[in-house]
Amino acid sequence: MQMKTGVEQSVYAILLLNFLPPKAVLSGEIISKQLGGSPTYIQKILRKLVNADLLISVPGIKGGFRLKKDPEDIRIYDVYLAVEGKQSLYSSSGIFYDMLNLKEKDICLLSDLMEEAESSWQSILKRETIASLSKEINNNCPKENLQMLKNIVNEKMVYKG
Amino acid sequence: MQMKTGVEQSVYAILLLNFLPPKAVLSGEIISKQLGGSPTYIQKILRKLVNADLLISVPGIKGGFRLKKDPEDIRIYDVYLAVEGKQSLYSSSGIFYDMLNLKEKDICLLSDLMEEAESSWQSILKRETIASLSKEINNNCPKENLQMLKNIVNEKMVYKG
DNA sequence: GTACTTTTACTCGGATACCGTCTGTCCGAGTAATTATGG
DNA sequence: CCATAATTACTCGGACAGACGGTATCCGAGTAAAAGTAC
Repeated sequence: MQMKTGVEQSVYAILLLNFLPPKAVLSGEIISKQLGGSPTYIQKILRKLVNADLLISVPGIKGGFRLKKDPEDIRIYDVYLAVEGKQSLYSSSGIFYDMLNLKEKDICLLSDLMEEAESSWQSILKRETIASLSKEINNNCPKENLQMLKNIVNEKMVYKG
Repeated sequence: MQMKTGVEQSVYAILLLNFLPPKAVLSGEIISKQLGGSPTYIQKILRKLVNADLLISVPGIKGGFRLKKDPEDIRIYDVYLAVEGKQSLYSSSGIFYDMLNLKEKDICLLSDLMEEAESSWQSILKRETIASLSKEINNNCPKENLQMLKNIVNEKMVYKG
């Protein structure tokens, strides 16, 4: 039971795209180069984010990706959901019913508990957004390193039209 | 990212063993028959619970398993831990450091958040125990079905010595 | 009847096979800006 | 100079290979109660 690395990659990819000025995009290749993972796989992850309406993709030459929403409106939970899907952490296999020969699925002892736990877990991930994480970066990272990354983004981005 | 079915099996196996009178044991085969899973695999799960000090195992003829602790002292989280291990749900692959060229692992943006979320998740699983779940069963299940299960346990259990 | 041996029914833990999922790669298709070409 | 065609550099999404972990099976070893055996 471990979170996919794709979630981590997604969050940082989005944080990277958050550096872009309006209307500019960054190609998947550049993004993957900055993240450091395998390029083709990160492209796949980016497409998931597009399908989840978190990113906009621009095809064709000078194409690439940019945020679709304001960073305040992108919750970390949304990113998780886009990559992991909406299935819950725990899914009962019905042992309880079988063991007690219950006909109706009235109560599921563990399911209720697990759902409460997962809900509690989600609430933390819903609280934080790309904007809040970005702010945290600005406050806690050496300005130098941060500026260096921003410079790369500004150098590699392209405007459409 | 899904919880192992072994966790569910473990919880219900323990709830089953909670019906036993003191000093009595139930063999792995009987337990697996009640749970309905594959016998050999459930034996493996039971051994994990023994290693985690949740169960006591008695080898030899008339051997089997019984609880090692009071049901009040077995938290659902303990069961989870015994089966899933103590690794956290999220583990950073260090993208953040690489991206910003940080030397020291001062802050990990996502790790802190994910740890908080997991901690919140765990607190729910730590709150509930085998005793509390058992109580809930007694309150919410048809007495008939419950008694039928208890009868099977009483029939199949063996005393040592 | 007592001491000893064998049988029996369990647990223990390692080795291994199977299978689904996550990771990673590849390719053809679609798209749009740029460049080349022809008049 | 303008219109059209070819090139280029992207994304899109499906197909597929590889790695890994959870599930499942099997086996020999250890253990202890019960049954059998010898005296």
